[in-house]
Amino acid sequence: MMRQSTAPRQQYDAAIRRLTALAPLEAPDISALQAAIGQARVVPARRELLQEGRAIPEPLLIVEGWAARVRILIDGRRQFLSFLLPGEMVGLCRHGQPLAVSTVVALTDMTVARVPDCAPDSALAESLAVSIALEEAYLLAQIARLGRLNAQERIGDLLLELHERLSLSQIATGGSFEVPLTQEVLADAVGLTPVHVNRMIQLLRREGLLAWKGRRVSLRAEETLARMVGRSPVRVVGQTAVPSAA
Amino acid sequence: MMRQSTAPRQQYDAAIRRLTALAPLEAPDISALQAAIGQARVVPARRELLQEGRAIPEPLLIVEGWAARVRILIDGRRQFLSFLLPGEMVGLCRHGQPLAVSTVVALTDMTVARVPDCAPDSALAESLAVSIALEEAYLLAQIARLGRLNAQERIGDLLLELHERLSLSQIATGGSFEVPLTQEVLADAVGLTPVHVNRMIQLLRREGLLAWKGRRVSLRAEETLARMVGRSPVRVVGQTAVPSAA
DNA sequence: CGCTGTCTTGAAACATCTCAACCTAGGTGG
DNA sequence: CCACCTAGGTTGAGATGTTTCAAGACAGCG
Repeated sequence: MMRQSTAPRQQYDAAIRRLTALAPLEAPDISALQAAIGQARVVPARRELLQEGRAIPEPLLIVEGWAARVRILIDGRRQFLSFLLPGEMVGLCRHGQPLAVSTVVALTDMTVARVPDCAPDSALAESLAVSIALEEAYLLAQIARLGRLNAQERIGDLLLELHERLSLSQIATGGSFEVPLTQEVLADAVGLTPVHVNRMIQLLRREGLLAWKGRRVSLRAEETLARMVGRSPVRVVGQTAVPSAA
Repeated sequence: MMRQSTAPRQQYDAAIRRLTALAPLEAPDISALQAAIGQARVVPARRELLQEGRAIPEPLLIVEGWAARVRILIDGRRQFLSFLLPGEMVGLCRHGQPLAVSTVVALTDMTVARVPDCAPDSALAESLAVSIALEEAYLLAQIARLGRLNAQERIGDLLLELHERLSLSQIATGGSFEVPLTQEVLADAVGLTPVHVNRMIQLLRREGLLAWKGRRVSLRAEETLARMVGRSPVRVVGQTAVPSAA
């Protein structure tokens, strides 16, 4: 519970780094963000931030930790629709009386802040709009992944995407990053069985494409892996959204 | 080619009926829409309306015909990400210099109109916002479908969704509607093989849940089918978006 | 130390794919 | 008007990928 509040200040900047990467923010926007983040609150793992079909209380900015959009079928089958990472938004929506179209659950302990109000044509507004566009792009990628990739490709492709997204906030550097995912959660994200996910990860390991120890994932031969699953980076604006770091 | 221009005027109203169902439009909005529709242009089947990674020229309203968002993998595998039906929008996006995140291709000959400009708090703006929210909901439904439903369920669920969406514009009535889909296209939408789609459709037929002759689909025992695939209607605003018709 | 959750392994069952052939209806050109 | 041609639908048999179930190993934590 208290863990978050003792985290180094530096870590709280991931969200700002991401939003600045999406549209170059100026001082006023940044201080508004910092103010909002200063009042961030903690959400424990497994807590639901939004419930499908219920009203959306207020849009949130993820400062730290992971969440996921999830759908549970009546017979208990579970599908994670998307992951939500630091610097990304929960429940941004712009029509009146909005209902959540999916439940959102915290995968880890999280820190979340209110999204500050901003003028319609500010850089922050642009950044949020790009963020929304990216979110849609990630949903489309998830559809193609589930529809047309085989088990190994799905896992490789998802890990590449997570790396790309974490690179935006510079949480991931040089092909290595922390994922708070059990193989069971991963299975429910890529539409497979935990057992089969396990076997495919081992296969990727044996092929030297992946190291996964504890929560740390390292992508070896990122290029090879990307070519193997036929993946190209997600873009929604003129320049590539991913900084050329690494 | 000329077919569209000789279609009964009535048919052109489907788009307006849908938008009115999403938010009650007043006279000025409706006449703006009618003006835009009056200047609609025809797009032949197979033509691309948007290309992934290229700039979005202008948002379009589908007046008649079907389109689909599609992604093609380097090795030729194809995945339809979503279908776009009359009354729905193509390329609505609100950040500067937007790039299309997916290619959009006409599945049939189509009629498309410009989306009229509207005041930020007009009923039309609200209707468009709800339409965007619905589009997201449909993407999420597609993810759950591909990730956690088996072949038969995927097909049943998709047909139920199409029926629900076509009901919004009152194109579908009483469980029966026209789909301009070959089994091959359907296969690429539900992530299966055409051969397997064929077998599953026959299975649904034998079970008395479905009649499919030519382009006309009739859902029998809609309730049973919905229960079988564990489906509930998509909602993004306070009331159910689907008129209680039939 | 003994839980408990997570990862790992094996063997058999099952769902879906592949390939190849055939059928049918509609449209076109001779 | 027929003969062909094509796109789409249908069928069968075997191969493959993924799931299921059940059991064991491992690690972190109270």
